[in-house]
Parts: sequence; structure tokens; C-alpha cells
Amino acid sequence: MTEIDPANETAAPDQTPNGQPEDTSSNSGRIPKRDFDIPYRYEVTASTAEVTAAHGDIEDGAETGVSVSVAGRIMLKRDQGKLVFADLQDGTGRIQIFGHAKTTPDFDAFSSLFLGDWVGITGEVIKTRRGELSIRPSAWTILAPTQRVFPDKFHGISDQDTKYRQRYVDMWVSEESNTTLRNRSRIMSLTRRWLEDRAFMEVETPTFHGVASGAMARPFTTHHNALDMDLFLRIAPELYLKRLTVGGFERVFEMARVFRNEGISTRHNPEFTMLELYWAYADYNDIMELVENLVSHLAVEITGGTTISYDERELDLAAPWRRASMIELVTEQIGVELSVGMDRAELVAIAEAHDVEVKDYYGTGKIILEIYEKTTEGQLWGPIFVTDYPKEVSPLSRDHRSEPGLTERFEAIVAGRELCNAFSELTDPDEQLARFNDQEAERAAGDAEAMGMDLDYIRALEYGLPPTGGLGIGMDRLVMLLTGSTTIRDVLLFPTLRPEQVRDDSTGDS
RNA sequence: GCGCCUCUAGCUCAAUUGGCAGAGCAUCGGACUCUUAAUCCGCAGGUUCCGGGUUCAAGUCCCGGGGGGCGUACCA
Repeated sequence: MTEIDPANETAAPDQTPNGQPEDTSSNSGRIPKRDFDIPYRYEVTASTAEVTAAHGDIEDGAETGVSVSVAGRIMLKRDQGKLVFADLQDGTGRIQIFGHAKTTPDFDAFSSLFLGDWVGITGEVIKTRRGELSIRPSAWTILAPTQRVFPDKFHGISDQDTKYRQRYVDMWVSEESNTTLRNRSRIMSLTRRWLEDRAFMEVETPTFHGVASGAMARPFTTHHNALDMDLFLRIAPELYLKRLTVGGFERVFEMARVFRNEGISTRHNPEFTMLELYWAYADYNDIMELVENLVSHLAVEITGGTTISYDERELDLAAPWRRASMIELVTEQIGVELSVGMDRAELVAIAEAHDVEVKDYYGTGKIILEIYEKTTEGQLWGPIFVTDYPKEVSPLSRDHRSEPGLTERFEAIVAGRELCNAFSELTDPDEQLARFNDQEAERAAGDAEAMGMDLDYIRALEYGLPPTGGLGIGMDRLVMLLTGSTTIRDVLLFPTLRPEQVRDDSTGDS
């Protein structure tokens, strides 16, 4: 037993510490520093969930004779005078601590614990006469005395700002936040395991890119002093990952934090996590199967089934998902047959009839995409694979094997949101160079999101990229889907916010 | 970017038409040997986000600024 006494005789919580005339009743949100000997380690023998699982069914008033050591924070306290009931919460749940004047060492100090104090408790597992499974301390120690008052024990934090800025508090007082954020980690872990079981290998590629490419987005720019050069934070890991496929890594994936200098919304954060994977010898049909199988597997693991409810609507994630071409869906929606081979003027007329703004540099493919996004995408609930995007808007996708002007590319729409983007990869270096040149022309024409030219990538392709299927999944959105979160901030541990002026109350500095 | 909404005690929330800023929890003092957001008695706690203005009087109305939320645009 490595118990250390609370050793608080010199400064019981009801005294002013260090003789300071500090007013403990002042309403500053601060709790005066209390003087405890804090141990360097604490031997935990059970989580609260393990204690409950092992002893939850004993009879009211029973004693088990089993002693355990648990650790966590005091989250509730019911002081009865000679009896103090406290709820201890750890990463697995809560259990009641049964403090008793006759059996609990340093009972006065124990009954003076603050909500939020970290404690280690050793004691026998019992059940109270009223039937609450409890631990009756034979020894206890403070592991961290809180110096800040915890939020309302019943309402928690309702202010969104505080919730995201002080996530370390939100995680304790909001079971929903706690569960969602833990599920995020589980989803990441399950995804890795699922891919590794299928011979995919996790890799890490550079975050600093000399050219912003691999996606259409505005990049963040930074500067390296020693090399005296501007660098971009990556907007996608795509081109590096395909270099690895050229290099002979036949199945790779990366959980890539990517950065896009665009708006913030319930679905967008400037940095987010994208799973990208590349699978040599596979095409986009193989990738569709992979996606529907992965997502339905995760749904079962996280929610217990493939039918989930999101934003108060039902969604069945069981494979297989519907597959439909983009043009087919638009035709279905607006009742007009479209094709990339159409006369541009005719297409412009259709676009304008649907309030779609057409810029001068738009070709027929881009116009069709704009019409789809304006009229059709928002109507889709899914899950559905929208396939065969125009070549003009898909600079990294391989030409469709039978549909001229289109590519073998798909996006999955799930719960009305774009979940992933994938294609049979373009492998021909000359064709890729031509596509990059088209993008450069679009940039010159005013498209700030046009993809950057990457000549080393062209060189890599010249060494030979085998037929490859590639995929990018927005993991944050996947976590939102599986945890029922309607804002991306809820699935990010620390969402991007404006910097806060934190007052240092102890020194007056800021 | 733009539009709308919002900000009151540490936390959760009140405050009528512009008329003395209040309650619950937490804290502090006290009571209580089976509580479950324990209960009961008492004390204390405020830059009403910030800065101007109108007014006899501003949490409330007006102007400017800041934080946050939602919608919208770009995007995943």
C-alpha cells in the first residue's frame, strides 16, 4: 500500500492558508490554494466501471471484503454530518464514495473536499442500505486540489465559447462531449485496424508543401527562414501518397491533418483530418465497396447497428449503397438531359434558368458540376455514391473507360453531406501534365482554388504508376455522422477559435 | 466576407414600459448517521463584454468596438 495521508493538518480547507487573509467566500471563481502533500504516483487497481461490473449486483447493505483503489474527481457531494456521500468520476464512469466519521481517515478534510478535486481512494466495495454501490475509504489522498470552481453540477456549461475554450472542464461536466470525443478516438483506431487488416500501411508525408496541390482549396502560407522560402501547409496529402505507390508501397493510407484557408462553419474547420488511401491494382468500383464496408463496420462498432438517426432523420448505412452518375441524378432532378458534349451556350441557358452563375472560364464540365451542386446535391440524403464527374473538374482522375468527357470519380453523400471523394487515379504523365496546365489557365483566369503544378509528381508518374484506386474521407464528418453531432466543433477536441485574452488573476498580468 | 441573434455573480438563469440588479447551484458559517442535482438555517458574492451617447434615471434605447452562435458564400 503506497497510501499517503492527506497531511493537511497544517492547512485544513476551512482555514486560510499561509495566514493570508484571503476571503474564501469571495465569488471570484477561485478557490484558495490549499496545502497538501501530493504523491508522485498513485496505484490504481480498478476503474469505476470495473468495480461496478464486478460488484454491481450485490445485495443492499452487503460488504464484499474486497478492497480497491480508484482515482478521479469528486463531482458531487452530499454532506450528512457524520456521513458524506461523494461521487467520484473517472474515465469510465462514476461510483459513490461512502465517507463515515468513524471509518474515514481525516474525516473533516474528506468532508471539506471541493467539487472538482482529484482524489485517490482505497477502500472496501460495499452497497449502502439504500442500494448504492459504494467504496468505503480506508485511506485517501488528494491528487490535485482544484483552484477553480467547477461549473454548475447539474447544468454544466451551456456557453458554447466556454465549452470549446475550456474543453478540459467540458469533458468532465458534459457526458455527451466526453462520449463523442472518446468515440472519435475509437473511430480513428477502428479505421486504422480495419485498414491494416486489409494490408494497408499507415504512412506520414510532409505537411509543408512547396506547391499547394492535390485538391482545390486556398492554402495557408508560411515561411522557412533558413531556406528563405515560402511554404504552403498542405491542402491534401494526395500527391505524396501516390509517389509512394510509384515507389512500390501498394496499399498506403495517411490520417492527414490538412489545412484550408477558408470559411468556418458547422461543417468546416480550418484544420481537419482527412483519411487518404491508395490501393494499387484497384479502381473506383473497388473503392466504393471499401467505403461502404468500412462505414457500415464503424457504424456497427460505434452505434450497435447500421441504421442510425442523424439530425432527426433515419439513415441506413448497410452495404451496398446506391450508385448513380452525377448527370443521371441531375437529369432526374431538373428533367433536362445534360452532357459535357453539349453546346456551351445551350448549357449556359439551362444553368441560368436554375440561378447558376456561370463565369467566362467555365467549360461545359464545370457548368454541369455547378448545376448539380445548385439543384441536386442538396436534395440527396444518401447514402449514395454520385459517380462519373466531368473531366474538367477532376484534374487527378482517370478518364472514364466508356463515357467521354467524364472521369471515374465519385463522391459519397451521406446524411446530405459530402463524406468522401475518390477515383480511379490518373496514371498517364502526359495527360496529367495537360490537366495541370488547364488548372494553371484557370488560376490565371481568376480561380483562386485551382490546383498547383507539381513537376516532380509528373516525373514520378513517368516512372510508372500502376492502375490505382484512391480515396479521401473527411474523418471529422464521419465522426459527426456516427456520433450524431451536427457541428464539427463537437467532434474536434479543440476547434479553431479566435484567441482569448486569459486574465492571470494571481498576478494581474494577461 | 455579408446578414440575423446573443453576452447579467465562478456556473445556470431572472429583472414588467427606461425606475433600488435578483434567485438556484458552488463557496463561507451552522444543523444533520443512508444521501442520489440531499435537505434546512444564516452570511457573503456584480466593470450587467468594452467605449461613447440620449435621459432626471440605462442591464434595458442609440452609435462604435470585441467574443460567441446560426444562416449564407467558398469548400471537405
